[in-house]
Formats: sequence, structure tokens, C-alpha cells
Amino acid sequence: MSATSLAAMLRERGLRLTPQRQLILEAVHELGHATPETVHNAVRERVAGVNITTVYRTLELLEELGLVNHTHLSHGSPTYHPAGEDQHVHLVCRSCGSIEEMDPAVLLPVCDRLRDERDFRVDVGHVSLFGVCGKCKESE
Amino acid sequence: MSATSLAAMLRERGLRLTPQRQLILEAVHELGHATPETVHNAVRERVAGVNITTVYRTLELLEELGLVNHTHLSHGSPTYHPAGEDQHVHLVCRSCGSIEEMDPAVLLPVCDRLRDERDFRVDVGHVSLFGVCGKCKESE
DNA sequence: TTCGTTGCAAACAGTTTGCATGCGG
DNA sequence: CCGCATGCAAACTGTTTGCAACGAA
Repeated sequence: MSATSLAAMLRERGLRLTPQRQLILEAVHELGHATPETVHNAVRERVAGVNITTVYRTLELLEELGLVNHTHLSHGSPTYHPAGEDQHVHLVCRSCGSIEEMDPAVLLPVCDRLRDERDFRVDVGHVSLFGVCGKCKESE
Repeated sequence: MSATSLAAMLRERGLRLTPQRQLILEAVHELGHATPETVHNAVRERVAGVNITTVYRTLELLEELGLVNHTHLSHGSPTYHPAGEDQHVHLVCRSCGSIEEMDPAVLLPVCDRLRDERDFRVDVGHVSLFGVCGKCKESE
């Protein structure tokens, strides 16, 4: 996502491209999985004075624009990541907190079955599976 | 879970069976999926003066005892449900908020694959799948 | 000048902690 | 009497909202 195309998307809706919005989107891309607070810190490393409120509002806006997605990993803050990338399922280790990504294709059989049997359409881009990663399993 | 066996479990750890603890556990069983606040309200319908703090502390205790489990359904409060019942996966409709339950067996192929390929042990009792239920799909 | 955007402060929801009281064993 | 358990108030985290000021078109 270049600054100019972001500007174009915003202009279509009568909105402006501001330094804050550009930096926040860049931060989400750099960080991969980031909470609003993490994004806030990353942005502030570059420029001072960006408010956490703006981060929240901008992340919401970027999600409306389809540029980022958010997921709820266990408790606490949601994490944002760039959209447009391949969708992925999150593997969250409850022991060390690490987040791995996985191809959602492995869930397709399950999704098909839920659609047929339960009439439920799973949003595969929004799935988090909790468990214990190999590293933590060893040291138990 | 009878009051006497709950009492026994508590005594094993040097803890007491109080009316609050008994009522809170009963409420979780009655409600099925309940947030701490919902439990609090349910308990207060029976007896006045039970503090929300006590609900939090007791739910945590009951979870340590293995009597209840909690899951994070999207944002906001966690929901508690009785353990010991069959484990189940939650199907959460993002549109109407309804919660259906599902046999986690449908996830076993996925879990096996993750264990073999990624060395990741999924906690099937803790899975929530987000999407749209049939009812909401119709009215779109 | 208009209106989107921001920062600040305050409100807000959910949760946790410290502390004094109180009751059971 | 000892120590678990509770209630209350206050702190705390994460998030949202109201409002005035700023600045680009």
C-alpha cells in the first residue's frame, strides 16, 4: 500500500491522508501482529505527539477501508494485521504467548461441514486456535 | 456437582464452602454461557449483597478446581461454562451474537495435522469460530 | 470559511488489589 | 484465636466520546 494509493482511497470518501494515518498503516505492516498500544509505541518512535486516541480511530478507519484486519487473541487487546495478505489462522501459545500463522486451507473441510450441517459460515480469516507450542511442550 | 462434593474439594485445599461459592457454581450450570456480570446478576436474584469481586474471585477458584472453564468470545467479557460436560467448540455469530455449540471432534483432523506438521497442541475445549449463522445469512 | 482531523481530558467497562471486618473451625 | 472469605473502595487497563483548536482545500 503506497502513500498515494492510500491517499486515493481516503479521498474517495472525502477523507485526508495525514502523517498519522500513513505512519499507523506502516506500523501495522512492519509489526505484523500488533495491539493498538504496540502500534502507538512504534509510531511514537518515529514522531512524537501521536495520541493513542488517534491510533484507535485510525485502526478502525483502516479496517473500514479493508486495509487491516483485527483478531481477538485470548484476552486483552485485539491485534491488528495488514489485510490483503493471505488470510491466516493464528496459533496462539497459551504458555509463551507466541503467535504462529497457518494456512486457513486446513480448516476448509471443517468449514464446509459446518455450512452443510449447521448452516454456519465460518470467517476463516478470523480464527485463533489456542494451545501449546512445541517449545513450551518440551519444557513442561 | 453436589454441594457436599464441592465442599470436599474445597476442604482438600483448606478452603471453605460458602453460600456464595455454591450459588455461583450453580449459576454457571444454569446459565450455560455466562459472563461474570451475568453470573453476578443471577446470583443476586437469589440472595442480595453478593459482590462482583467475589464472583470474579470465585470463578477463578472454580476454574482452578477444574469445575468451570472460560472462553473469550470476541471482545469484552469472557464467558464461563461448566467443565466436566463434553467439551465443545463455540460458533459465534458476529451478526446476532448467538452462541451455538459443536462437537470438537470435527476439529480432530485439523488438530492432528497441526500436531504432526507444526508441533502445536490445540486446546479443543477453548476454540471459538466466528462467522454468520443461517438466520442472519438469510436476512442479509 | 468549511469541515475533516487531532489531542486532551473525561467517561466508561471490565477486572484486580489492598485492607479491614467477620465468621467458621 | 487463627486464618479463610467477603465487601468496599480504589486502582488499573483498555477503549470510547465530547469538545475545542488546528489546518488543508
